[in-house]
Order: sequence, then structure tokens, then C-alpha cells
Amino acid sequence: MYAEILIEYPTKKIDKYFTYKVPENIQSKIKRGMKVQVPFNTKIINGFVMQVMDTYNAEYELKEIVSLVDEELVLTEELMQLGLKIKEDTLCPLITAYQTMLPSSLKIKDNNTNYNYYKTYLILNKSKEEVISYLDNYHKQNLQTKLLNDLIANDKVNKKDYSQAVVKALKDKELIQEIKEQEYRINKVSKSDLVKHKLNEEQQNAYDTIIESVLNKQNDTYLLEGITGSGKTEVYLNLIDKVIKEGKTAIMLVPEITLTMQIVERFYEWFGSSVAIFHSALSNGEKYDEYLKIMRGEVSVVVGTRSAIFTPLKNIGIIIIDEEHSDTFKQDNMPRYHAREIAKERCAYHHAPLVLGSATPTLETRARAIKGVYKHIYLTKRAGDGLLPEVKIIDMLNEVKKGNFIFSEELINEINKKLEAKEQVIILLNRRGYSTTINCAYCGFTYKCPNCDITLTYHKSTNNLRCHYCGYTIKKEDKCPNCHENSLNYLGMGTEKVELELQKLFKEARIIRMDQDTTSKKGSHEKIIESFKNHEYDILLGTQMISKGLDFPYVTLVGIINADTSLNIPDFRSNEKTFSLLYQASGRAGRSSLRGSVIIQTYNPDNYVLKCVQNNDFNNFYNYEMNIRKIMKYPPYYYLVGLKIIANDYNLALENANKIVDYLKKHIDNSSIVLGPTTASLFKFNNTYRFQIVVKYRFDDKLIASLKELDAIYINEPKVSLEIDIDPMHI
DNA sequence: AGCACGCCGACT
DNA sequence: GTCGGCGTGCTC
Repeated sequence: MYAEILIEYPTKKIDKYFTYKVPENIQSKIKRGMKVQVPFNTKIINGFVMQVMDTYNAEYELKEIVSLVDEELVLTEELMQLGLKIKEDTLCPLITAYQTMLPSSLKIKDNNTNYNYYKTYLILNKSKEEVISYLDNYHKQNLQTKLLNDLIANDKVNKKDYSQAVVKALKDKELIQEIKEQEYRINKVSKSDLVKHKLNEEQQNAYDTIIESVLNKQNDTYLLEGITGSGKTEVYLNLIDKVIKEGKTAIMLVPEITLTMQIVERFYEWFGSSVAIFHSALSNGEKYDEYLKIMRGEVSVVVGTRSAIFTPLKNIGIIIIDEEHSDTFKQDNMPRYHAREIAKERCAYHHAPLVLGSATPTLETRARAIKGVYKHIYLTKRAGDGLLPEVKIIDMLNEVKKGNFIFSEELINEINKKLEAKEQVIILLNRRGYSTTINCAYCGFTYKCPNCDITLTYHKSTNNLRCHYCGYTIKKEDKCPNCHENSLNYLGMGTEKVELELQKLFKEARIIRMDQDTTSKKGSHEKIIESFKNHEYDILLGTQMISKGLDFPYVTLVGIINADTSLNIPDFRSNEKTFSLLYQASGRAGRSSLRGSVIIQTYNPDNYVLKCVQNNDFNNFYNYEMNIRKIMKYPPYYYLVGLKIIANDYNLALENANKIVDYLKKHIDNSSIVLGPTTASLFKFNNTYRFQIVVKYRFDDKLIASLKELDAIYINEPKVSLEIDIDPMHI
């Protein structure tokens, strides 16, 4: 008997199967998808069984498999096939695809840690009658008596509840013994007095439509487009409830669990121990446990982030992706997969519907829904009595003239009012883009590429501005070309500075800040959110992380400082991102019966994106932005591929980048557009130089083959590496 | 990926 | 004369 083995090394150079002999003692157990140990070159390493064969024509002596690593862990046939698909779609080594499906504790690589978690219990070693008669003759009222009585009443007790000495004494008397039981680290039970909100008409309608697909085993994709606060979660909960009652399972993906703890709690309340959660903030042991529960078929629902899409649930009845526009669903290292695409595959396999939920879906998704590829369901009303907030746009140009650089008069007045009324305020400060962009402190002017409509990136060494899509370059002037002020070196402001300023203006206010610095510790997210929710603070100041999914009933004002910064990020999606960010942030205001208001400060008060946010008008924004995408040939009208050429030597990188451009232009369809090479957004990083090429295409059956060809060439190129990102989220 | 083999330079 | 630099090639 022989087996084809996929080796653990995640490199394209050995992305193939190696054949081994199967020794007698494991022949009856070995199966496709199992983890084995094999001798490889000079070492013993792990690998996956890809195929078991009775005969094999070897040209030389084959080595033997050493052992099976884990008989319980078998990658299901579904996932085995999914791995091939991922390799095909993202051009990664096959083993990398399988590795990402497994929690790190189970990955195919050397680690022999036993993640099983045991709890030690004490049980009686003699019959209850014997112990009772012992106690009758033993009159001391001490801890030993207490423990024995406890055991008579409860059969088993937790060892940790009693001291080592007491346990030892009774063990020596041979009255008790210890037992170990495997325990899951996370144990939740459902709430018995659960309040289930009655669905409103729209929600009920959405539910009825989608559940039809579940019951008829139809592989439909739905876009559930619901305004903030329209109660999408309630629809999900009801759908999943029904799916479970049908004896099936469900996966629900969320962008970031820490920010979505409120939703997870709802899931625990409904489904208790039938829920497994899965995300990166879990410890390895916790992940191992949750994975084990899923593998053993002990749970029906998995709630988690991107990687949860690979959990080995059987008989999936529905997959839901909440906040489908979030870019966390695309992995930005190998394999560069998008959870939405994986979800489609899995739903097709299980004949189950996929639900994409968002208030601001990506244009790609919405375009498909409008074309009828996806089924489009709207939720247009807030679930409670809440009204959508009133949005005001403040022209910061006027404020700067008055000397207000950070807070406008209007915002200060409104904050004061809210503080007096004992209501809460959220201040959102836009993070600056990672690239160096230049804008004018007085009028907000930014340099844009005339060809790509992308903000230009500043290069200090050459004092010029460059488009990192097409390479367009312009010299930086001293004076702003728009308002002619000498004010072009404006460098935004950080959350800390704003916090200081805020504290100065509102001396009595209790302010809490939430950004990268204050949330680095595990659990700090939840702490900040919890304490703000409990009204221990009046003002929450933070970056984008405060804009998503949170529900604070007493927040009635959201202030957005510097709405422009995200518009200026050099990315074709920056309008979309800005709309979504501001719209989501606005949605934090007035979620209960109190009417909320939103103040947006900007240097571009007439900007279309902001106007659409003001009118809560996603539809209008969509039409406007689709038009730009069409003219500029961006998704969803064109597909994109991003190529990065990385080398330690500037000239080597550039030469190869040029070669690749030539190669592509020669080999791919001439309806496709090749842009670049140009410096990548992180041009010089870690002493390596990065150049970038962007391909825009509509229909090109030669492209993928060419990319594979290039990929194969650069595998054997030691000094230059090539990274290909098909369907990138940003370039 | 990891490791052995191999062919060149400056040292106990 | 040897130790060790890393470039090259192979792994069932």
C-alpha cells in the first residue's frame, strides 16, 4: 500500500505530492485527509495524506510513513476539495490552503503539545453506605467530613474546591479517588428567560424569503441591505434557529469579534452550548477546544471571524456574512482568499443559501444584487422607534478663519448641550492613511492623479508626488495650487492631541479614548465598551474601531473630526470606505427613542460623498460612485490584479518589474490594461524595494495562465520575489 | 523550508 | 594547510 503525501513546508518549490510506502500497522487506519509523519530529506516532518493507493510504480526505493499523528483529525472531503480551489484561485501552495483551515494548535507542523484540557474531580472510592458508616464512627467535624458529605450528596466534586492536604488524607484512607475529565474551556448555556423580539413586517418578510431557500436546499445568495439599526441580527437569529430545528448547522461571520461581542452574547443567549466561537483573540487552547466541538458535531452554530469559514461543520444549512463590506474578510497574506468566495463554495457544496448583510455593501455585491445575480432584500426601517439621525456638515474653512482648528463652534455647543442633558457623545477621529499624502491646512486641497482619480503619494527624497497605480508624477509646489497659501505640509492630528484639547474644553466631562494604543491589551476593547455603555464616561473618542456595530442607547451625538482624511487615502475604494465609515458612525447616534444628531467637520463641504451621508442616501451614493468606477475602469466594471515585485536592489526590482509588464502586455488579452510599474505604497520597507503593477481586465482567459507562468518563473528566482493578489482590496 | 554539498577567501 | 562564507540543488 502506498500514499501520496503533501509536505508541511509552505513553499511553491515543493508544492507537489511525495509517495511513501504505508507500513502494515497503519494500513487499516490511514485515510485521505489525515496528518502523518514522514521522513523527508534528512528530517522527520508532518504531512497530509492526499491519496491512498494499492499499487505504485516506483522508479526507486520509497521511504515509509513513520506514523499517524492524529486519528481523530481528518480534513473532510469537502475541505480537501476546497483547498484545491483556493490554490487555483489565489495561486498559493496547496499546503498553505490546508494550513489556514486549521487552528494553529492543529496545523501540520511540529508541535507535540497536548491541548486537551482536563479538569480533576474527586469521587468516592467506596460505596456511599460504607462512607456513611465510616462517618458515623468518625466524629471530627472537619474539612474531611465536609468533603465526604459533599460527595455523598453530589457524586463528584471539583478537586480545586478542597485543599491538597484534605484530599491527600482521604486518598490515603482509600476513601476517595481522583478522576480526570476532558473539559472545554468555553462553556456557555442559553438563557432561559430569553426575550425574543417580534420581527417587524420587513424583518419577517426577509426571514420568510430566505428560509424558503433553506428549506428547498437552494444555493441562493442574498444581499440583505438594511439601514443601521434595522435589526439584521434578529433576522439572523431567527433564521439560524430554524436551521437548527431542521437538524442543520450554520456559520455566521462577523468582521471583528471584539467589536461584535454584543452580537455574540445574543447568540449565547439563544443557542447556549450549541455555539462555538472562532476568532484570533482566542488562546490556542480555546481554539483547539472550539474546533474539537465542531469536529465532533457537538455544536450547530459557529460565530467567528474570517477563518471561521473553514470550520468543519457538516450539513450546513445557511452561511451568513454580516457587514459583508468589511475588508477583514479578505486575508492579506497567503492565501489571499476572500471569505465571501469561500462561503459561496461551501454553500454550493451544501445546497444552502448565503446571506450577505450590510447597510453599505460593497459596490461589487450591490451591483450583482441589482443585476439579479444575488437576491436583494431591503430593510428600510429602524427596528425600534428610533429615527435616523440628523446630519450636519460644517465647513472647517470658516472655522479655521475663526481660529478653531480642531472643534467647530457648533460641535462645541452641541457637546455642551448633551453633557448638560446627561447624554453621551462619540467623537470619531479619522486615522490618516498609511501613505504620506499632502493636503492644504487652509482649504483642504489634495493632489489627485488625472488618470486614476487617486490621491498622489508624497516622496520626500525627490520632493514629488506620485500615483502608485499608474506612475504619474508631479513636482510638489510650495504654495497650495488652489488657495495659494503657504500651507502644504499639514500633518493631521492624533487622538492624543484631540483628547487633550477635548479635556481642556470640557473640564467636567469624563472622556475615554479608544484607539490602537489603548486597546493593545487583551480584553481592553470590551472593558472600554462596557464602561462607556454603563455611562461611566460621557465622551468616547476613537478611531474607526468605534464606528462599527456598537449599540449605546444614550449616545445622541456623533462628531466626526476631519472627514476628509479617509477621502484622501490613495485607493480607488476611498469614497466607498468613507461613505461606509461615516454612515456607520452616524448610525451610532440615536439608537433608542432619543433622536440623535451627527456633526461632520470637513474642508470639502460640497463633497458628494458627504452629501450622501447627510441624506442617509446610500442609493444615491451608489449611483454616483458606480459612474466613477465605470469611467475610471475600476471594479465592478473591471476586475483587478495587483502584482508586487520585491528585491533588495532597486535596479533589479525595477528591471524585473519592466520585464513583467512586457510579458503581460505580450501574453494577455489586448482588452486588458496593464498599469505601471510604479513604486508600491510601501516602497522601501525593510531594506527591500517594491514595485507594483496593476492589471485591469474584464474578460481575459489568458490572464490566469500568464500569471501562473510568471509565478512559476519567479519561484526559482532567488533575488526577486513576485506577489500576486487577485482581486485585491486595496492597491 | 531545511539541509548537505561544494567551491572560494582569511586565519588559529 | 583548515574554518566557514553562502550559492546551488534536492527532497518520495
